[in-house]
Amino acid sequence: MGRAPCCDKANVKRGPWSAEEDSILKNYLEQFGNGGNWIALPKKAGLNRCGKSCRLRWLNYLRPDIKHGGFTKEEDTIICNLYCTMGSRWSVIASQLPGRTDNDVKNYWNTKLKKNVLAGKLSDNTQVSVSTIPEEFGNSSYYLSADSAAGAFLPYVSDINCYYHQNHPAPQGMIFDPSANSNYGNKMTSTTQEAAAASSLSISSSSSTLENNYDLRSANGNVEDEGILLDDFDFEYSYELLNGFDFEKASNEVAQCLGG
DNA sequence: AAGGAACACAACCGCTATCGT
DNA sequence: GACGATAGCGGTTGTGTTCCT
Repeated sequence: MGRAPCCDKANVKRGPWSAEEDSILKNYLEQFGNGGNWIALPKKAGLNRCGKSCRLRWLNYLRPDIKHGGFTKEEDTIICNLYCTMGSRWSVIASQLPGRTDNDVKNYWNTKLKKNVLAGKLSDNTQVSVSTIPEEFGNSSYYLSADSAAGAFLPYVSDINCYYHQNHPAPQGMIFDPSANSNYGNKMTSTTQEAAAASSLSISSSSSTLENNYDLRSANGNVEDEGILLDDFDFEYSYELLNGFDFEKASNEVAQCLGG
């Protein structure tokens, strides 16, 4: 037996919210809060809407601290950086942008920012180049390399993927394996055995001269995360590795790189 | 001016995580 | 620990608006 639906979809209103519905929901939430139960809220508030829909409407539109539209260059930079760092973790990215929602950031990326990036233009004064992955890596994905003398932060992007340039200091708790035979960070290593072990990867001792580094690649050369094989260079940090990541520092770094 | 294409953003869907029992 | 209910998340779709021919 499947899970019971959160509401009777046939009997609740769907589609765009009216000003009246917005007003009812806003007034109710400002007066009573959601009571820890969105599912029960519409009935209490007198709305013929699904609880999920109410929650989304409040979080993405009605909340008083929401900013709409008009993303700044600083925000662009942060989004690009974090997206390159962790992929489409929209809620995490949005949490670094006061007043922005995950939905906002996601829409903004998908409709504007992504196109700018792929067109080789991150901002008015920052050019990026798009090239194919070096043949040695054997796929047709793309990477972006910021053409910056500062070279402080070089995101690798294959639509949703990212690698740090090996010459760039990796996020806290991460280093690059200098034995990597490329200019690009094709190996991400952890400074702690625990972190590597926690990622459930096939761990082999690093051939680098650095101690306590563990290659996060599996035996077949593919990068894996949490035991899930990721195609080609698809890569995500494990949660354990992300825990030590300093978002603010990284944002500042990419801002520096982009000439900000 | 009309119609189609492109764009922007709101909303929905389905899945996983989390929490309480 | 198992199970069900709910919250939260990310991908996708729907719809209104603007732009272009």
